[in-house]
Amino acid sequence: MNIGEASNSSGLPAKTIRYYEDIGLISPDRTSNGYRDFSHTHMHKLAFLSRARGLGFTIEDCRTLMSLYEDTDRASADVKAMAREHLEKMEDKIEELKAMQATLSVLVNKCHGDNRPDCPILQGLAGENTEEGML
Amino acid sequence: MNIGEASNSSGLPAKTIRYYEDIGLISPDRTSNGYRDFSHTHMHKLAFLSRARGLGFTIEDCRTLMSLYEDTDRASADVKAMAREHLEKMEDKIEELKAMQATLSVLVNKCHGDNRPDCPILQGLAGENTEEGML
DNA sequence: CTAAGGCTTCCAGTGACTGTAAGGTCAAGG
DNA sequence: CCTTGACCTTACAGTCACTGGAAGCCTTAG
Repeated sequence: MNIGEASNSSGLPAKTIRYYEDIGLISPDRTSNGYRDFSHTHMHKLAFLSRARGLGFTIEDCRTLMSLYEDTDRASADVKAMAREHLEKMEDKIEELKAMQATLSVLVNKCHGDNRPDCPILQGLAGENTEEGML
Repeated sequence: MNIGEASNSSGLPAKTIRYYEDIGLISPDRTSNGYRDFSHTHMHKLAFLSRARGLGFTIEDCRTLMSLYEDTDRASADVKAMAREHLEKMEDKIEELKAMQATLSVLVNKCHGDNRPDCPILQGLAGENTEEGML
């Protein structure tokens, strides 16, 4: 299977697959003409990577997860700990985004949004109207 | 006011302030010894940038927002449109994170997390147990 | 034989900083 | 006057995870 097919069936761009090879996440074989040759096992790894990245794990997390996957003696506790840590980070990020959203929403709702130059959003960013300590 | 004081009072790292100068967001004066010298106006701009970045606007958004702030003829509708677009992006990001979180939570809850190698999280990443089309 | 499309490598760019090195400046203490 | 330490300066490299582009080889269809 060459890189185009591997890309199609994994959903990962060919560029990304080459990058994963560069950083040592996968090591496809090569055919006599120098083209990459992806076996079933390689495709399985690509699918694994695609899913793990899709869940927001970092590349280094993926590296660890793959090695845990290939280590039949691993303890599931290790994996669970990683996953939980990642869930926490996502939760933190969500809370951060929600807080930004809330603050900006207040400003947006105050803004009439017409052709006049008066703009509570800019005033808020400039530090005016911060009596509520919102920024 | 030198960069250390500017950093303390704006909450932005000195490195970041220098970077903002590099990319043309601020242009502090210089004293005879070559040190940056931040006036009250510069401090106001730094505070503006700090708030806008804190709300998740990109650097380019900040550039636009600052020029709108300084343009007393701007239409508040322009600012409101930018802010709304940004709110939408944040909402999309939140939804994306929530979806990842939900999927990973299911896997984490299935995992007993002990010393045994059996691990539903890794199995999920590997594409097993995807009967519910969850990944 | 040629043209299109896929493959290869390598290098540079993204965003928004952050780290580090090498060196100039300043104020206080001895 | 000298030193020490805390500032400040610049310039360059590194981060993360790709992504774009150029230059050139390989394969397949017509």
